[in-house]
Amino acid sequence: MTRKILVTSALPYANGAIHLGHLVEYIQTDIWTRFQKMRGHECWFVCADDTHGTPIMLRAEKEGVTPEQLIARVHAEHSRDFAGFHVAFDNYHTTHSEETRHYAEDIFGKLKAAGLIEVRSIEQYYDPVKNMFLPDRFIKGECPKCGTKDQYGDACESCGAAYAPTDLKNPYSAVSGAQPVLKSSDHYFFKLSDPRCQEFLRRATREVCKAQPEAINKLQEWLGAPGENKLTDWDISRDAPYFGFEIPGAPGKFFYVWLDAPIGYMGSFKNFCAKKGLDFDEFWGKGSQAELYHFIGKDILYFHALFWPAELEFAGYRTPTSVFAHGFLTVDGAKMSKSRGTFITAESYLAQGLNPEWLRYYFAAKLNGTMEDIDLNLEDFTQRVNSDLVGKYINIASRAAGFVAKRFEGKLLHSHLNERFQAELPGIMEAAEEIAALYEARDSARALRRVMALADQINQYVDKNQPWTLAKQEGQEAKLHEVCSLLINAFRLLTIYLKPVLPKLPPAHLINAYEHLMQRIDPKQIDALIAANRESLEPAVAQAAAAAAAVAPAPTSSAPHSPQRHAQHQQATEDKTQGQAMPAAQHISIDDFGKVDLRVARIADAQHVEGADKLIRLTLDIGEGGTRNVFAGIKSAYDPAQLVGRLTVMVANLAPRKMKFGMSEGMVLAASDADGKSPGLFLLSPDSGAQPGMKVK
RNA sequence: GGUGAUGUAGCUCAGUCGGUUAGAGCAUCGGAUUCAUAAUCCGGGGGUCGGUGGUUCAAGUCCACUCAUCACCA
Repeated sequence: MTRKILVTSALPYANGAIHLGHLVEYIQTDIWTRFQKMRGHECWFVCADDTHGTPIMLRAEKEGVTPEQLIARVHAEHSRDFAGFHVAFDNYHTTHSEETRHYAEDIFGKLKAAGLIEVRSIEQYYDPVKNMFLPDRFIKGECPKCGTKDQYGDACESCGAAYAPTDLKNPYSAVSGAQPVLKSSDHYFFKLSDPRCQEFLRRATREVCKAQPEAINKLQEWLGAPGENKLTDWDISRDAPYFGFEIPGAPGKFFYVWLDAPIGYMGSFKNFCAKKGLDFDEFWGKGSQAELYHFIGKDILYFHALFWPAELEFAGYRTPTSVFAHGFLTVDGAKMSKSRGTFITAESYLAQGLNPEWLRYYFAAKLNGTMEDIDLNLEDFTQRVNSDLVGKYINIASRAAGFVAKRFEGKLLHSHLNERFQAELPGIMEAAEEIAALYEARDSARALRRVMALADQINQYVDKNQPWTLAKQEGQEAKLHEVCSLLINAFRLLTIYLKPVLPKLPPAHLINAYEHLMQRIDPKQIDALIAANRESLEPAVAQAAAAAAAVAPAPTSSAPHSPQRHAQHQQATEDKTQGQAMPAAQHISIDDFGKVDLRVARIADAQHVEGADKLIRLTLDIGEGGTRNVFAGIKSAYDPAQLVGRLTVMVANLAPRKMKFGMSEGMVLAASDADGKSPGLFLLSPDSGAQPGMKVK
């Protein structure tokens, strides 16, 4: 029977890069959906960027771009990273879409009609300088318990105490540094405390998490014993300024990002239905016969097993068939760390030339369908991939292909192949259903152990039959041909079994012109990867110094993050003490310098800027990089007319900045006396012969 | 602080209903082999199952306490 299955991964938040921690989930989901598709089921895998909320708004502001520009850029980066790891979404959309808006309004309206929405006035910290209400993580101050300074508004990192932002001593806004004031405002609440919700969730969560008893335990804790009313109402609105969807009929009130994030699953699928001509209601309508699965991290179980099913139920939609939660990723047994270089981005992994299928295999070999954390042990990663994939699996093809090509014109024996296969290599075909059942149960670890046991069996068969000996004996051609043909066939079967995990490893042209199907991992590549991701201490020092010099205690490099980051999952640990340990450091590493993309630029045009005292608008030509619009503060020293045509040097990868007069897309380099004692401003020029677009290093 | 998980060989992990001498892969050591990317095959060594106490004829497994690590606390 063909099943109809809709699968989602959690939506990554659009203010950061995809890292290896994220990839655990997307790879796990991708393996599962590829498996379902191989089984012939109608299975769709959709996802989207989670684009709303205060962090996105502030990040965009900091970069001098609009939130729309920021999320468009991140969408492209995320899509690139997922494609790089062969994560094959059927649709990758965005929550900032008309589809998501539609369902957010629709669900809100239906919940309201059901009497499950309530307006209540609450008091919250407000930043009088920025004119905005502050999320807990944007309020800092001294821990009320232990007095540690610069702690966030929800918990103390030093003593672990949890508290309300109003408990902080000497609170200040992490956005402006101003002292926040208490201000009241109307908020919309989803009444989870309503007896209908309580009753429904008591039944539904059990069902939704049936695959994971440990998740049911966790939810039980939140639900409390029957009769015990532990669920409280959920605040689903935020005040302007906020990047998100304005609530219909409530000017200045926006849907909280966590309301529209899961609705983004529907939005993405709706968008996909339009492209594919599928019937949305067949998957989301009440009484739908399709299966609906959400793969998530264990940190967001609360939202997916409580809020989300309740929203769907009382808005008249179907509820998820199941939610599958996974654990976190550690690297070498510890939380990912920027200073240790183990906060590894997807982009950097690929940039080092590491094969994405290595990581897919390793993660798959660890994932067993539970909520346990999984560890990426880099030494184990290297050994395991080299041993399992190259030494055992690929080696089978490598051992047989040469004989087939040299002795049998690349042709396999066909007569009685299946019978002989069953007799000589029993159990390999029969393992298919067992392996399928393990994939189905998301226990890819066990599935791969099973496959590798088959690979061992096949290698034993090679040693027993010694094709290299047969090749030297006269009259043994037929036997040699059979052995090699069986081996190639066995390899073909293993390849099918591994296909969900290794989708890009085709044994094409295998026999005639055997080429290595996969390279081994060179430990040097791993070292390079760590080096590339290690955040050197010096920039942190520089930033700390800059922060200290600033009048307001401005937020430093450790940008505050949303407490309800959607699928943001793990944070890296940052060894804050290290920055202080080397206060005198003045050097940067070559890698840091490499981050600056300096290019030779030809000044194609230069114009006075109306109303600006210091600025000249430059149009810079950087060859294949196109042209850039840059505002340069050099009016005091240069006349626009004399600039046109000359070459200079620009920073080509500086984040674009929105200025009063327009967007500035970089900066030109000019020398001046830092103290301003000696006058003059001197634009840099390359020696003659340099061409626009050349890299400066 | 409360709650849920995890802790088994040097590393990564299995271990089902409590039941023979606790297993696998990698690493390591010895041997074989040379078709294959030093890859494969055979064999060996290596464990107080985090700790303490208890239940039981029998505990890695059940119970209590405890230590460590991770997560969540809307």
